[in-house]
Amino acid sequence: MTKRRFDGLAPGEGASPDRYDPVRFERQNVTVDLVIFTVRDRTLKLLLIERGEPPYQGSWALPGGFVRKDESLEDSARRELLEETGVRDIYLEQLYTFGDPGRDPRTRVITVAYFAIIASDRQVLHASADATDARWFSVTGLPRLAFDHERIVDYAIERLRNKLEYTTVGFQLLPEQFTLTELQNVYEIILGKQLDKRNFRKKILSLAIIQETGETKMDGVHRPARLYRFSDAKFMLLKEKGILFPF
Amino acid sequence: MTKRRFDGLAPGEGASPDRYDPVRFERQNVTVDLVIFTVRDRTLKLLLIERGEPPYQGSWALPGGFVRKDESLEDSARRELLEETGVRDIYLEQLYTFGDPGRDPRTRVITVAYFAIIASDRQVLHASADATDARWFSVTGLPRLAFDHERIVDYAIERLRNKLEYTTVGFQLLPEQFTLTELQNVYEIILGKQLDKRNFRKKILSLAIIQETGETKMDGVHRPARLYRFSDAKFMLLKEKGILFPF
DNA sequence: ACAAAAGTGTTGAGAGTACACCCATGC
DNA sequence: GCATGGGTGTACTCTCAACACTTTTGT
Repeated sequence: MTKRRFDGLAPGEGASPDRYDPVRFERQNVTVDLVIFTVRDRTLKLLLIERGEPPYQGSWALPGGFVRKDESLEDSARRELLEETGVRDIYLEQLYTFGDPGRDPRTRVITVAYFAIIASDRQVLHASADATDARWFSVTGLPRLAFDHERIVDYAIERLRNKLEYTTVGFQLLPEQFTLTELQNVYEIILGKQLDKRNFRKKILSLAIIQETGETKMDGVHRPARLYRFSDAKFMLLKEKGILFPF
Repeated sequence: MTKRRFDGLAPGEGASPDRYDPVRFERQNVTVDLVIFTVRDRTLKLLLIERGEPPYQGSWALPGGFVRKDESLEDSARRELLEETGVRDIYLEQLYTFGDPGRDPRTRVITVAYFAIIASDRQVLHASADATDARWFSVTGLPRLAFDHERIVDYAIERLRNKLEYTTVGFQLLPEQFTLTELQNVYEIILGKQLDKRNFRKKILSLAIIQETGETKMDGVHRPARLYRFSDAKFMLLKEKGILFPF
């Protein structure tokens, strides 16, 4: 039976930080990786960057980077997000932590994955601010990804789909004002199936989470659509009645 | 605009592991912490250990320990579980990663929290195999906990409650053979409310996930109860119809 | 007047909820 | 025979699911 130990520190660390056993308790490389979603051209897209160096040189990978010494994990993710996209104050959520030895061929790297959502009107992606290329890819047409990033992406998409059903994450993909058809499109795109217009509207309106703005959206040639916005918070859990499970 | 970087490595690390910038990219202390649940005496309990050293000396804390160099996060959690409880092959799931600087007063420690479930007939806790004391506490009567462990526990309980509704995690708390009343008790204990016996049985049986063993459990004095076991896997997601949301 | 998207109600089916009594056993 | 937990069915309500036509606008 091994001796029980829980310090939150390597042995001896509390007293003198340099005396930890470098073999068994070597500190770890910790990164954050981001799966950044948006909707454009009626498809769900996510942001990838092209790797400039080996390994996986020339492959596409999730944006991310090292967790710095004195920032929280979420701060770290928000910093990376800002660096990659120039966007702040958007929905961000921790996804899962991937730490298999061997997921990076060079050395052991533990990565805390986050997923983020950028509203369709805020994709101000400064096309390639430096050497590496950054692009939006449709989730249905992703290239081969570096490391275990495919697994991370799969997990993120699954989580997004699930959360659509009992939260208002879906709304994060839309501008502040939106039409019910636009909202329905977001749901259809992410769930990958058609929804009934009447049932969808009935359900959303029954939840009393949006309100009319009084304005309409003239797309030019057709009947103008009413614009709505959220009643309360930007993100909420829908207790009690789920949201769109049945669809 | 900061230069974009995603190596999965500290700068220079690939070529020569010692040249990374120790200030911005210092490697991190990474631990796993475990919230280990069981049900006994008609209450939901979890395992805590008493800390022998500062900080929080004498306080209770979640079992856990350092992630070793060449083990995966889950392996790390399973190893700790085995060391603390002597139990293997039980349900274990990654919960969330907590990494606020300052959550450990000594130095920065990132912890990947897991939650585990031990069936009520397997609590072979070798009472204190070493100096530190380990005990089961009812979740309604927890002592003050070390570090941010209260937050971790709260999160674990919330997750357990949620998962009860759309998975068969609840079944993990029971022995291989169990009565419907025992199953219902598990649900009532975790959800913290009474359930209707007829409705509960109707629902569970309609899911066709358990089968009669043909045996009965004689508790001595009353009518013997039929024993059941799972039909298929030990753990499953209940797609389509949720499971017990309505209760 | 016509093309195209916006907007609107009803009905049937199925699941959830509430509710009360008889059964089998040990003492 | 009695105390105790095991075991069973029905009726009401409400949400989900399917389904088609009218309205408003620009051209």
